[in-house]
Amino acid sequence: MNNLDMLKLENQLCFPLYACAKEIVRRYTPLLEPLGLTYTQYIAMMVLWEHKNISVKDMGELLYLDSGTLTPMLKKMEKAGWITRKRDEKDERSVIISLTDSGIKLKEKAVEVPAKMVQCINLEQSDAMQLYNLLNKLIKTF
Amino acid sequence: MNNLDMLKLENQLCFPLYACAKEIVRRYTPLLEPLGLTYTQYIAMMVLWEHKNISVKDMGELLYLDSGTLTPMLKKMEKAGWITRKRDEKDERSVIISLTDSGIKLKEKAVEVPAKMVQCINLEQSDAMQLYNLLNKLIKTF
DNA sequence: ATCAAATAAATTGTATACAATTAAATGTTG
DNA sequence: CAACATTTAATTGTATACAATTTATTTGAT
Repeated sequence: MNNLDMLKLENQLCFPLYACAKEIVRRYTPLLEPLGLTYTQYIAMMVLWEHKNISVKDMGELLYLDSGTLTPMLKKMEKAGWITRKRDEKDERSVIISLTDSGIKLKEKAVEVPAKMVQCINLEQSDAMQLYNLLNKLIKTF
Repeated sequence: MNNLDMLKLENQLCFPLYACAKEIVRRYTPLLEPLGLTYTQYIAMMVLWEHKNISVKDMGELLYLDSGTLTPMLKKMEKAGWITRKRDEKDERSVIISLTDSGIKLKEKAVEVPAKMVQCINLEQSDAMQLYNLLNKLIKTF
């Protein structure tokens, strides 16, 4: 492929990645709307459902998000009553995010989401698995 | 896998997709900065380098973006001098985007970008090809 | 112990994204 | 051909994203 052909949209690897990611996040929206969550808030809740307590920094590393994104979002989530934010007593630079009862309870509703989402992705099981593996391989290089 | 395990980040297909897309767009940023382009502006320019003239609607379909995203961005690109926006005389509802000389010229600089970007992605050729194919398969289901 | 370097959040500024609505133009249909 | 539906951009409102900077705290090196 020559240099000019590489400038065609159809020959890009990044573009389908970008387009698929957007479309799939878009498809989460109606599933998450009844829970009052956006997609980014949803993945933040997933981290909390697994870890109970976590610093903003560690959450940022798990989600590949920085404080510029997390801080305002976590403030909204605190306002909504799902989480608390408080300074780590052992290191006042850190802020520890914890689930409230309401946040813990939200998991019960969220349990339905992944199965519904699977139905939105019309890929054969083997393709989905391959895609999953390749993306995780790529992510490991970051 | 039970319902609870499906709520773990590591078992999601969407999350690595979302994370990879963001990271790769982020890696484009320093490559595009000398051209004065953002990633979204870059893919819009790719469409124009291929099509010369295209309506906002058609560009939106190619890029999976709506007018709420495109209109403000195209206005910025017009201001920067790369494109013109004018109503289609045959159908005043449409706006036709065209390249200026400056926009055409920008392609010369952009030619370097894809090769540099390939170096940012540490995947074997065969994996990259597989990923490309799977993403395009997924995109076709949209 | 002290002060410079490093760390963690928060803030600021810019640029998407998209749902929902609006406005203008065009199509359609009785 | 007039009323209504559809189409296309633009607008409005909300929510990310991230680079760069700032602020507060902690660490580390002398």
